[in-house]
Amino acid sequence: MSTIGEIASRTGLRASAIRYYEAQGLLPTAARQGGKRVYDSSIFQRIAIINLAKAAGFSLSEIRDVLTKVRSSQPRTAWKGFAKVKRAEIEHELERLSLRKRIVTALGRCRCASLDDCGRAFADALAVNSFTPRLK
Amino acid sequence: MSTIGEIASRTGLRASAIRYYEAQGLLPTAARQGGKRVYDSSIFQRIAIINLAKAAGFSLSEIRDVLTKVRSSQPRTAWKGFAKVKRAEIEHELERLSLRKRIVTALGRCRCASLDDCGRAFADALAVNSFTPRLK
DNA sequence: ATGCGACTTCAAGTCGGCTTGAAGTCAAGA
DNA sequence: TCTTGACTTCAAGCCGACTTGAAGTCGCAT
Repeated sequence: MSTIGEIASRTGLRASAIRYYEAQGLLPTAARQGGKRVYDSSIFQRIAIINLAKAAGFSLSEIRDVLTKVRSSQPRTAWKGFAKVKRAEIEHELERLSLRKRIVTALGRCRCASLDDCGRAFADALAVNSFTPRLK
Repeated sequence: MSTIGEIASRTGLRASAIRYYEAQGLLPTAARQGGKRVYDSSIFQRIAIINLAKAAGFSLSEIRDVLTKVRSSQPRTAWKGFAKVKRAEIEHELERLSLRKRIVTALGRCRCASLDDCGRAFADALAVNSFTPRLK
């Protein structure tokens, strides 16, 4: 049975973040002793899952959904579905990132004499290669 | 000489965005006629540059810096420096993204019977492979 | 009994890149 | 003349993931 401060220092999360996760429904409502949260060791697994999902790029609300579904069906089935969606998102981001890279490389090779020349040159580039202006 | 509305419809930017860019110092203070902004065609080059830099992943304040430096030194030199920094950032993001991908793939292969098992399994994974918990 | 440190709640602040809304101005057309 | 529509300014709102601050509570050691 440990306090929020101990959980914080052991997990690297800030106490405020732990409270926030609880408020968001990512962590179960903690038991209280004298008004203060007390935790048993199972909290570490729950936090580990959250950290892992965050590291995988899930938003907090997605993590809440994942947690709910993983509990109500078989973990393997639920994870599979979420992973598929996330993988697609990641592929998409990889494409955007490689576009960014190409543009940066092109800019690094700029030989324009003035900024306005750049504007003209890349106005054409944007039109021709359909460098989508709004990346997101 | 065109109004902000025309510039907006020709560039795809919203009028509010154009005003915002001006307020942020990305676009020069527009000339006024009867209190209203009027633009000549040079605005298109400037907007093209901004869109390009955005597509390259520069933030608005970075773009402001770029614009300043590109004007004060030779464009090629200035761009080169900024591009180098950005390329490094992109490489970094690519690494983070590929880490996310590996984690998602691992999650998709989860064979745990319960969520708590996942917690234990990945608590180990996090410790061993140093899947950095805070991705950013 | 009082001071301390760790906790509590709740509201508000942060960052970026805009958008939205309210209230007002301006020139042109019916 | 009066309305319309496009513009103006300024303040505030939005999203996500927290953090920060104020004010209060708890139990322990001095």
